[in-house]
Amino acid sequence: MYNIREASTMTGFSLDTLRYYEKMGLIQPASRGTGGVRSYSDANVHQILSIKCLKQSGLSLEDIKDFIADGQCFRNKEALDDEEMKLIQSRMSILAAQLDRLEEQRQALDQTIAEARTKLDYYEKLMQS
Amino acid sequence: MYNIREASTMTGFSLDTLRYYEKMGLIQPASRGTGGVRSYSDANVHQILSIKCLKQSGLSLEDIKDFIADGQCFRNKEALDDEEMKLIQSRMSILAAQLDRLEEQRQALDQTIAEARTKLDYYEKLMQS
DNA sequence: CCTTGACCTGGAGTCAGCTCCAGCGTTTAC
DNA sequence: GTAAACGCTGGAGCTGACTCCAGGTCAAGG
Repeated sequence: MYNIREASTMTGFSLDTLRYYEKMGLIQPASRGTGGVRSYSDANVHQILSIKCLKQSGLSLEDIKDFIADGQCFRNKEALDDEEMKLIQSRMSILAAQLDRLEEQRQALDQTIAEARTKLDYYEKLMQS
Repeated sequence: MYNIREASTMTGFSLDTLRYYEKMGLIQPASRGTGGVRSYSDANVHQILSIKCLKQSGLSLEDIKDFIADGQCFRNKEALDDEEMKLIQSRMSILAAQLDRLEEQRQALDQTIAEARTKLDYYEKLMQS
């Protein structure tokens, strides 16, 4: 278990940002000690790192919230009832939409990287001559 | 030549956004008519579309400004003087830094896309059974 | 001429995502 | 038992990127 300062140095987010993400519903520290002191588990830290990756790929906090919602709610079940079916379908359409956007973004990113390389090459040649 | 409304529909940016980008120094419409009416050339529209691509790959307006600075300032020259050398070197280091960030971002993005696919597959299997 | 519609400007407002701060509660060290 | 160090909370403040608006200019149509 880690305190917020340790979690901060392990993940690279500031104390304030960790608290802010919690308020926004992205993280739930494993527990609270006396005086309400936050305590982060390894799983917590892992999740925060995964949030960092999602952020770095350009998702908004809302998108991240949608993205990480779930994961283990439906395991170990023989059958699903109607409610669960609907829930899963709505999650699937959200995920599918996100995936589309991410793939578009990747195309743009590839193009941008290629252009940056071209520019750099151009400058390099310019300097050599 | 296109007016701002045409430029807007051609590029997908709002009128206000186009004017805002101009104020931020990203675009210079080819000319102004009577009453200061903006007039965009094909080259302008092309550049705006390229800005759109840069935006979509996650660059800030400042980064975009750095990215598109230049391009034709040093063509057709036999030799470069000291000033120009320094300018090019500073541009190269900015571009190189951006390239690094972009490549990191692409790693994150690939990972995110892979995770999204995994999640979708998982849900799909869940629904089939 | 006068109205209508498209454009202009400067400035205010909005939203996301932090960041900072005052004031308060523990715990720890002297 | 008290001061320093750390954490907590609620709320204010800030930046980037728009978005909206009031008030003005100009061109064309009736």
